[in-house]
Amino acid sequence: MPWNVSLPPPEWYPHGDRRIEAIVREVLDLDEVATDTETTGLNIVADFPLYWSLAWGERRVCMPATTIPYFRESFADPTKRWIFANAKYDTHMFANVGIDTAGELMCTQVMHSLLYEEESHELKYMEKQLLGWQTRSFKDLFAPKKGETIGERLQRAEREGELDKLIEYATCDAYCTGKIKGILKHQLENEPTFSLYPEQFPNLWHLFFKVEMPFTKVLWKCERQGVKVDCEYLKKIQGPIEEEIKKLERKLNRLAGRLINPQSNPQLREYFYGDLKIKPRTYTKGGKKGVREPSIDGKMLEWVAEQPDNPDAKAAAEVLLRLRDLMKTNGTYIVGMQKRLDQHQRIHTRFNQDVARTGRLSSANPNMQNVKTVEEDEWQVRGAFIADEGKDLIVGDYEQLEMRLLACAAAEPAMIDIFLSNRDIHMGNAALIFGPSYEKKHGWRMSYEDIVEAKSIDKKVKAGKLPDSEMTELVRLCLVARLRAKTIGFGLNYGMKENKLARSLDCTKQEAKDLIDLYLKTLPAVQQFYDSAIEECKATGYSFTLLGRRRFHPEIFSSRLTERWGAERKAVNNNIQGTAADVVKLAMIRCDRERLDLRFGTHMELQVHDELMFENPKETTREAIAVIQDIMEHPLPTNLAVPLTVSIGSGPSWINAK
DNA sequence: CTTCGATGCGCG
DNA sequence: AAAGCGCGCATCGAAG
Repeated sequence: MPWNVSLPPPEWYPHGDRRIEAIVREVLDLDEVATDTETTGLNIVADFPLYWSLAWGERRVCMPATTIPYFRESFADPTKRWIFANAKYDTHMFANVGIDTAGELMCTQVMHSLLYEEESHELKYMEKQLLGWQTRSFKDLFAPKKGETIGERLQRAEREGELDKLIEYATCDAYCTGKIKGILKHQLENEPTFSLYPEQFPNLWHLFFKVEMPFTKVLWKCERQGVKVDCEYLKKIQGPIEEEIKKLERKLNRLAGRLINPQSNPQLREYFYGDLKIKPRTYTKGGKKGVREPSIDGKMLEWVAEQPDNPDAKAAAEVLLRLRDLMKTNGTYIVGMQKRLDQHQRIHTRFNQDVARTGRLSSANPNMQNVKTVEEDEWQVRGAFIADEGKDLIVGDYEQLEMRLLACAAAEPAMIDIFLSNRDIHMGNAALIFGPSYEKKHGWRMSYEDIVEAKSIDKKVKAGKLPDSEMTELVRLCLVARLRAKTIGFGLNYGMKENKLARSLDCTKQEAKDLIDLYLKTLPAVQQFYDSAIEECKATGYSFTLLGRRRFHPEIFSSRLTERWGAERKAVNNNIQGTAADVVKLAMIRCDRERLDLRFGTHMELQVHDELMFENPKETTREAIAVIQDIMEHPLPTNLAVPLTVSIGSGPSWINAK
């Protein structure tokens, strides 16, 4: 703390102190109180608080965590507002000593992220940025000995006469959190939004107060609930996977004639580009130092695996591709997942509300948002996420959420029409875009129905229900058309240019450019939407979502083309991705408000961007599904130009709940 | 000894 | 010369 800052003196009340009774009464009368915990660690279900601090007015108070239950009445008050630097985490800690927080959770990290999305949202950073105070970090003040846990370090602090230091540190955090909240509230109130709903969200404070703040609690419940894991299943597949890994490692070493660590890219580079004399075709991005190395990624290995004239390289590439797949599955999911289970074999991911610049969630410890899909995963890891006994999993998926929102934002009549008539957007787009040109080229105008038919033939041929001869040239043309429309559609939302499109469609740059031109000429409102998003960004410096969440793009005027293009891409994408995030967020808040838990025994477990997962007692699954679907399909204050549709189903595991 | 950048790869 | 958005994790290996 700098010399010129005067904080109120810290107050310490040991367990059993008579004066605590007065504190309890005082806190009970407060509308808002800032709180911070000092805990045994960072695990949201296993760790617990050792000390806690409260701050209000010019008071800052520290007590042992054993006093938390004395404040039960305050915690039970649904109207009280608790201010935290990291609300979800601290309330987990309270829950871990048996105290649920009924009040509202105000999180300064989340508040900060709405204003300064590119900056750190840590308390220490905000203290410096907003208060101008440089406080010392926990690790600095309480450096742990080797192998010592945070909890052990804290207990040693008290034993070794460092209690004053601890009290000063702990109360300072709570006090600063309260002050920072005041500053951030003021700043949020002074930032108008460009929301579609200006009455509900005139400025960022409303966005925080009406959406993000209740959302924090929804996420807390998801994290708390966790997902049941079928441990037996994981163990069952672990054996064969590890066997195969060993076998493949031996094979790789045999091929190389020496020991190679398949997880060391430098070693692999030496082997493939040195020993095996593969000619580099692509290079890595090059980090800070800008050193671009020959790539050793999946694309490159797949290419090598198709070179018959270099049989050793071919074999090694095939082995390595397989090894990478197996090692990731085993390390991250089979072994990694089991380490994270609680005593009820449930996994508790953490949903981060303030990481993604677009307002999306991120998931960590473990990341439940990048588990392989059923189609891609021979080990069916998703099958290991199950419903508890007597329960179902319910999974609801938005269908083409981002494309629907694009159609609405752009007010593109052709796309809106496709959605209103409940057709597949990529098939519809393909027919619109390529139909006329195919007529010129092939004398046959490809229709929407042709593509539907082609897709169905393709499916049946792949399933062996129809002979290969059914895959006529026209069928192939239809499939290519759909794939192209899909790739371009998604690609443009990400700001893809002809260069990259040519590579992903395997065509020339000129062809790719013509395809993009044709696409945007056919859907002119989409082109206009992209243009106006960039214009808006140039006029304001920001891009905005439907509810008014914003993102700053200072590079929009950069003289460096790559930088400017980057800002343009992000501005366009933030409109779409961020609005989709808004929609799902509102749906989750409504699911919570509708008290599905009380009505059906429903508990929300996961969000995977456009997908929600619930655990539900079997007896009420049917009713719950109907209500959830209705909520998810009508998340906004008003209806949009196209309906948001949700496919929803239930089952015993993540695989068969769709 | 820990930390951090780089790489590769999974999801929407 | 290159130019696709948004994330997290495991791992290696260099740097502090």
